[in-house]
Amino acid sequence: MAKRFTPPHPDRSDLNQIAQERFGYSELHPGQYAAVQSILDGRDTLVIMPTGSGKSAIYQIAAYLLPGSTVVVSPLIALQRDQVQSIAEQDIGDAAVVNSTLSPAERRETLENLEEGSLEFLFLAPEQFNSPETLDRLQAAELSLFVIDEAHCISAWGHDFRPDYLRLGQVIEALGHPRILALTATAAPPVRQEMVERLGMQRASVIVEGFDRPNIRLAVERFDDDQKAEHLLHRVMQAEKPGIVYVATRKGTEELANQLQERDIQAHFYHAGMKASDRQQTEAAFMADEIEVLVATTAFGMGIDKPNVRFVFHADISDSLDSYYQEIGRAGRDGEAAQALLFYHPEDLNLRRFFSAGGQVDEAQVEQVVEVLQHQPQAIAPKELQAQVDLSKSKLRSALNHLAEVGAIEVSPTGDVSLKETDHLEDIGAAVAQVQERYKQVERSRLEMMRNYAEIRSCRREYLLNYFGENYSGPCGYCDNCQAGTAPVEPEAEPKHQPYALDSQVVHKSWGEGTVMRYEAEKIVILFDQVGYKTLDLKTALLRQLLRRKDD
DNA sequence: CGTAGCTGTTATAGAACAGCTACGGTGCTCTATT
Repeated sequence: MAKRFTPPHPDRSDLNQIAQERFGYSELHPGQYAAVQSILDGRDTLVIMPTGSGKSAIYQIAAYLLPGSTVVVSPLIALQRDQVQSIAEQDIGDAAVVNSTLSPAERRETLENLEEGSLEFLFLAPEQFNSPETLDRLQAAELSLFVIDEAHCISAWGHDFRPDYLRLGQVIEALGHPRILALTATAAPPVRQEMVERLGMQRASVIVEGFDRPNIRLAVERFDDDQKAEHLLHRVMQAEKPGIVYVATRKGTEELANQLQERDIQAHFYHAGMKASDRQQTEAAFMADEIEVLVATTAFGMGIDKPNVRFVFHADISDSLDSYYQEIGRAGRDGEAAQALLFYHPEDLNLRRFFSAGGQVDEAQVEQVVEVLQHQPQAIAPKELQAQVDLSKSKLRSALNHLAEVGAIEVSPTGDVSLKETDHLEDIGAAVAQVQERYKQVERSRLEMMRNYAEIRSCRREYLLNYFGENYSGPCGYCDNCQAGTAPVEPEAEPKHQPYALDSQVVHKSWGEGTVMRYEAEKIVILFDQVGYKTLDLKTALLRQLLRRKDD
């Protein structure tokens, strides 16, 4: 595509003009403007902005102004299609996808077009970089911008579900480090840090738009017996529709949808075990207001931007506040009142604990992998490796992830693995066990933060926003605790002296290094590298000299 | 960690129960058949 002449440093009115005339967008808001500007300044950029606030406009405008093509990593084939279609509706260059739905001929043609420079945008999933041929083609193309959409997938999925997300940094280096633009709607500070590190962002600029969604009413109902199901049904029937109910299991979604249908509610279930065509149909029906209540697992929601969702209920607790906020953020996009209600039964935490421990491998399994790798003359693809070990695909994946984490193996950008030169092979099993234990601890502590949210008596909005690094003090007056009067009317006095600065590094006697996340009343919350989030009583910590500043 | 579902026991007919096992969430891709 021929580039229009643009001044090397377009100012705000230049960019607005381009956005309006070229893209048909209304004026850019400050976050969008700052993000485009940051990319044009040559900085790797991480943007955290609510869905529906025009994240696509950022990469589209930047791509238009930069010479060369843009690669967009997107987690779902359905999202890739949507984005290509939305670009096709504007006149801003050709866009195409590369994924498993293409025939070899179509695939070759698309990559050739990119190489010749006739393609402005290429959309693909991270797994595509496993193909050496694809990577070669991309290396031959002139790429100026590398976009990671839904970038929170790096930390949410990279560790045990889609490990190719963890290798994107190497892919970017192999491509000569085009400018990086990572986009997501939700990311707490530690997740942001992980994205910056894993992607290898240079001179990273992090642009965060406000997290607060004041029209969403936050509330929790707690059940210590088996009354939960009945109350949930009752609440769903009463609630203004349409709405979403998140349920932990597939079977659970089907049961609840049936019960609602028996009560004359237009309800339907949604989960990843359904046929693709049924999933599409159900989603379309919900979007078209033909379904009043969608009962879904976490499979539902990414890329969904439906304005009039009036409630998001959680029949079971989420695995983290990151997931929870992502999910309730699908309510009230139109700015009208909406409810986020969590049905909290402490025993539900167990299922989440089980999931977050996922993919555990024992020392013998790790040693088996190392053994096979020792006899390989050169780097080997995980698929070939699997034929030689007695491990399931997911176990092998975990083993390789952990081995990479402890630095025992070398992983190429296309995912081939080889053993690094090392003289203490016999300790690897134990080292992996340690990494695994650490990861489990951190995941557990994220769940603990979720549990705290469910159990606090103070302002829930304050707790949630603080978790995401926003400086907000309640009462918000609009959550269940504020309205019930259990939250103090005056903002809870933060301790007068904060002996350790927010965001600074500290060292704990037994938990090692960590970052000070916040102060609440007489307590200090620290995110430890090894064991995750911990809340300490400040007086005790000082009295027993449990903490010291890292630099002291 | 908890639950659903199966098997076997008991004891001679049908049912009740203990004990064991498998399963529980997110998606890409590739391959072998229709």
